[in-house]
Amino acid sequence: MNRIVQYKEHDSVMVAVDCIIFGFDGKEIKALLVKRGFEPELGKWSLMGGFVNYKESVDAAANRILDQLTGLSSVYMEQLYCFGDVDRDPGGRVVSVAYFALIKIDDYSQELMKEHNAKWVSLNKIPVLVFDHKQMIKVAKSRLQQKVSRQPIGFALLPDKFTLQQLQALYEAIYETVFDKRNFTKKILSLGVLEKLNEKDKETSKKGSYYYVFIRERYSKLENENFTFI
Amino acid sequence: MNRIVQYKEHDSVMVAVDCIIFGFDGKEIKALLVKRGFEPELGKWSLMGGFVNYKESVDAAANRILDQLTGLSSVYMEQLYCFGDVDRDPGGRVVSVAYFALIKIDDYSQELMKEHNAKWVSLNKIPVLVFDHKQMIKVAKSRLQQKVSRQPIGFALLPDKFTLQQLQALYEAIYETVFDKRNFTKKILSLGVLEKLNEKDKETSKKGSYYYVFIRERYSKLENENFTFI
DNA sequence: GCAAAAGTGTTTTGTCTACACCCATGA
DNA sequence: TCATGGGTGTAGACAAAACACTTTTGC
Repeated sequence: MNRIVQYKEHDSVMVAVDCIIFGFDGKEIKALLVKRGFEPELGKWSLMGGFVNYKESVDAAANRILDQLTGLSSVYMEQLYCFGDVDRDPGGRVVSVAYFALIKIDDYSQELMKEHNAKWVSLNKIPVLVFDHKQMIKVAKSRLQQKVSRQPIGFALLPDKFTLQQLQALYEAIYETVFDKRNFTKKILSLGVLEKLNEKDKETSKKGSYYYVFIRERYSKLENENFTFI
Repeated sequence: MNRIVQYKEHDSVMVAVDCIIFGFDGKEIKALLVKRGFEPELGKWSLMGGFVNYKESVDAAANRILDQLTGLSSVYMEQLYCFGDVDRDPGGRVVSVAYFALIKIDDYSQELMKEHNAKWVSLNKIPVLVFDHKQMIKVAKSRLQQKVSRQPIGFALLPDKFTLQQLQALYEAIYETVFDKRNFTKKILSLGVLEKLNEKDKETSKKGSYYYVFIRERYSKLENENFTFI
């Protein structure tokens, strides 16, 4: 097979993709972990990952792997970092490109969860993971914190319609802090990217609280300005 | 050779490193380009790059390649992004991990420049480059803008001692804007990370302007606070 | 003595923070 | 009617932006 066209003399290595999949249960940010189904480290907890095929882009591999685990396509995902230490994987020389994805936790079916031996684990209770996967989660968490203040990606973790309380709880979980309710409301509404629905969530209170939706078109007007979500 | 220990069934690809090397000439941010010395695309302009060896981490490869071109070690460098399209390089399946580096433009010797057929090109005059290298520079520029506002990496582009005028010119070049001199001075000095030397640069004016130096230890105190350089 | 760049303060504006009470509802 | 969470405004502190004149010195 004549795969290597012109750079015959150079080494090649395996390239893997690992996905840090975040979800939000209303209180905590959680990462989706799977019990490894193959050697090495069979049976240990790890991120969902897989190898990049020769005729597949790294991005495509990441999407394929995310789809395998979650059955979801068109979720928010971005490349995080390339982990390239020589001995990071005892199974061989594997360079891993990590991606992080944000999904709505309820969209993830229980069946797939069982099928893959997966579980949601809150970020401060991550068990021992294989290889450098714990480091990947750490980097991903830090990236999430950075990103969520300048880009409207947090909404990917919430249902399409959400209350301001849910949104605030999300930001509080991400930053591990608490915000003043009035200031939070004021700031987020002042951006003008949310629309109040004429409908209330009565789950958590008798009075009920209004649902809002994120309007992407309104956001595009802001995009090139200097602002933060929080 | 039994390189692949356990993942025998998976494809492997070549992994390359490309370096976006930025310099500052007092007026403009420039990138260091080289005339490619090998096929494919021999003789075309490109970033400095090379392949990751089997027993070499990706970071180590980046440092090796930077050293090859510049003869400089201990310069600021960080991983930028992994470019993984299938057909990005017509020479074969090559995944490239791009790094960006900041060097003091005068540290780069003319001899090495000639030896590698290298030249400094200002960012808005980048010629046609091989593969996706132009895209890499675009991503690097954007990352530089983000980083320089929160981390003291801009100093890596200036001489050890510099005037406030030089520093302002640097930020203006990076952001392609102009700042008010008084506000800039006030802001940057208020951080308390610069020390005024008892020595003036008389190159650009009769009066002369004081040199300052960046004191890293003073910065470490700020590090975990919420602040910006500009 | 004059041209050229360096150095310096104040006012205004806007943004962020702190803080407490009434409202609507189901039980 | 009361317990629970939802919704709202204002004053003070702080940071950012706008803005112009004096100083130094080599020629």
